[in-house]
Amino acid sequence: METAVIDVFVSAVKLIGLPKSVGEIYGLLFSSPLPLTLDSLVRRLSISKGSASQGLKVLRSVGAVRPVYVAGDRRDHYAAETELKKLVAGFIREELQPRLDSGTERLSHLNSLLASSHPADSAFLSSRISKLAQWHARSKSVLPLLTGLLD
Amino acid sequence: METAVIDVFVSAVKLIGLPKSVGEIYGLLFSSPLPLTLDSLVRRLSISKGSASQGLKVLRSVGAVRPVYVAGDRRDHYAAETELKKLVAGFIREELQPRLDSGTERLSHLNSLLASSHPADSAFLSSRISKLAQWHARSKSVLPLLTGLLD
DNA sequence: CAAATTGTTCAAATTTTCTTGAACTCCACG
DNA sequence: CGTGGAGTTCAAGAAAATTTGAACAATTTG
Repeated sequence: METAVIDVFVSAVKLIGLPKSVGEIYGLLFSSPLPLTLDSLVRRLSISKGSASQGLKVLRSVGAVRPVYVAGDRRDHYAAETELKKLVAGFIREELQPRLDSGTERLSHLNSLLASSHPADSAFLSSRISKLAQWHARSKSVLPLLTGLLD
Repeated sequence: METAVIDVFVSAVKLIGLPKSVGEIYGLLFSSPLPLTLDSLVRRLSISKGSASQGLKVLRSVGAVRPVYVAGDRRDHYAAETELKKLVAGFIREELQPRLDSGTERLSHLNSLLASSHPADSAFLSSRISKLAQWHARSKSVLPLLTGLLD
């Protein structure tokens, strides 16, 4: 059962370009009624402490996982965040937006290169760069709308 | 210049989980005023014929590339499709929808496993599977809306 | 129809990405 | 302070994905 759920998340995270271990960790937390510590993840998934640590880091950064305080235990306990809207928003914020932002710089770099290109292709290239800029602007405005469509 | 444009597309396709060569091919076609043949791609990008063939296959399947007839030449010529809406729609249709569809089967499999699970965890697992089903339904309805937001 | 040209396929090689594990940092506790 | 537990980091190894290239199929041409 648990394994089948984990499998679902492994496929899902691979789809969005994150490592398998991230899917395993999230899948196990999602299947677990109680918050789990790093070392239960290590034991129950048979992954290394390093993987678990790095996987949790990613999951924390996108807000897919929430630290839970447990009295009398020094270790961090984690629970899966299950609000789809939060997950998507976090993924967009941490993984997608940064790329769009670096795209802005790239576009201005392209425009500067345009100045020093053969006049022959210049008109065509210029039109293609406008097209790129248009795509970029559209993406920037649409991405944030996405979270609104959920939940 | 061309190289810089190609670079943009290489990053973009890697983001959506397609191989670099697909980005190179699309980037070159996008930068080219004339449609290109498979062997010009091979020569200009220094990639193998196999890569070019497979890359074009993917690009054709998502509709990112359009065959162009050229009189007196037996070879296929390809031009980049530059309508963002078409590209996104094609990607969703070919790469994303199939996954959501297989998700439907997976969910019913999970429900069948639920029957044979320990009654103790049953209530919790059942709620989590409902959550998954809810996500699934939401995704199915939202994905197609996406293309509407573009163009 | 034989030869040449175009494109595809797929196993092996390469490259890229992920995982591991050992060394390290940081605290809490005695 | 010094010891031990918890978590992080990162270089090296393992695994996965991509690319290559050679064999093949299909089609056109002389």
